[in-house]
Amino acid sequence: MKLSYTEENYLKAIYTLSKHGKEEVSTNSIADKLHTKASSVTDMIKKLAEKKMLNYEKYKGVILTASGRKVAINTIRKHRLWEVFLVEKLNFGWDEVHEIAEQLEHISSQKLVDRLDEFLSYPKYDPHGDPIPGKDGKIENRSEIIELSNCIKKQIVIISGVNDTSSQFLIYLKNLGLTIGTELKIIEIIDFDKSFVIQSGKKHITLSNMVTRNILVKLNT
Amino acid sequence: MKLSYTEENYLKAIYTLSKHGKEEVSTNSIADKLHTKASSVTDMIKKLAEKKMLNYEKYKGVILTASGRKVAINTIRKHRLWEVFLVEKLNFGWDEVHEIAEQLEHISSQKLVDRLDEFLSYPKYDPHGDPIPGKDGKIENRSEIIELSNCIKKQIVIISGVNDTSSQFLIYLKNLGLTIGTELKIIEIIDFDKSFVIQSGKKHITLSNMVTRNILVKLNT
DNA sequence: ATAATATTTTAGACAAATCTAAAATAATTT
DNA sequence: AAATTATTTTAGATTTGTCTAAAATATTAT
Repeated sequence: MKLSYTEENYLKAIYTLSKHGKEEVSTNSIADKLHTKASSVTDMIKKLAEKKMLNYEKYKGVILTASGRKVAINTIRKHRLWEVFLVEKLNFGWDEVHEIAEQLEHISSQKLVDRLDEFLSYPKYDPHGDPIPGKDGKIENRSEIIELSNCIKKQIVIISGVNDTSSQFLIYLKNLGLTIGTELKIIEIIDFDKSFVIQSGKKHITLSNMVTRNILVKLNT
Repeated sequence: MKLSYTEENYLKAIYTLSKHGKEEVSTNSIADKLHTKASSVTDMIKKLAEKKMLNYEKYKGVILTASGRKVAINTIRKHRLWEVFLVEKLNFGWDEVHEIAEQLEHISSQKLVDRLDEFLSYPKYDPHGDPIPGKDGKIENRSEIIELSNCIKKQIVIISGVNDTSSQFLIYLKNLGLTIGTELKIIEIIDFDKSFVIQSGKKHITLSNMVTRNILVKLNT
């Protein structure tokens, strides 16, 4: 079923308000989120209920159907993939991409999304650290802690752990001045070998992919 | 002035119908182009006239103002840049990109367009061989004959001439089996040195940038 | 449990973009 | 130049998404 730009925005808003589309959402909260009026929301809700995108009972709020959730997740997927594109390929700051992605997320072409995903090497997180839903609609539970290798250019993170606990590895890190609690900024990711150039304090350090896969970080939000 | 998706489409249609926005365009021709009705066109025309995008005299057709031309050209610029992106970066066929570009051309962000242009290395032609207007709005007169070096991946062209007429160069071409009338397909463009891998018959041939700048081709449309 | 307050829905209106059918104007033919 | 034909405009209706103001329902406080 083809939905309008506006309908997609409503579904996305309801999805995020219901913290994974499973609980009921009030009319007013949707109105606030979308900067519109409750009466407008009621009208739109009725339309979306007719299209079987959500279940609606008067005065009781709404809850997404499986179809509604699918549309919402796909819209979020597109939004986040485009954000990665803007930051990684067009060198936008992660603070500038939201508005543009709000527009790009409504471009309708499944093939375009798939090709974009491939072009970006199937990123798992957007520039804000939010997980990108897969083609199958599965969305990772946002875990606070992720591997440095899953981060992208320009993110600022704090080292929170390691996968490899061998002293060899830990001494290596210590010699670089990298310990738990250290704040890092990802300056560059070399396509060729997935090595990272990170900034810690004033120093720039290059880390191989083997190293970044063994450093756990939390996003600085 | 911010215009709607639809208004932009009208201006673009009028621009192309008037073969560079200088001559008058009839209501019916616009209706045909946009697959809509003449009465709808009249309504929209009045609106665009109020916004000073075109001059309108009842029963006499319309002609774009400078502002109207600017909007039209910018929309075309965006359309063609996105087409290059889709073909060059996402490996779409040049026959699949039009519909998607019709949507992408309405994304409004000057910065996005400029960055995209840069990311694509300021292409001069879209995958169909149409010239891409510059940031300044200047658009090249479509010349049938262009240099091979200005072509992009996947284009199929016919050799139509050379810039360097030295026998040294011509013998080199002849030994490769490349003569006037030969049909080529551009298989790959090496970013590093702008050399081309082209296909002629069953053979793949690599041509340096110096060579491609001296081969003139016409697009196979 | 009733009153006061907050939330949600309805009713009616509006702007954008479209349509059909009819009227007005222009162009062409004889 | 009058009649026929083609084009363009107007008038009025429709759909989408929005709004305000008033009515209906739900929640909270006393």
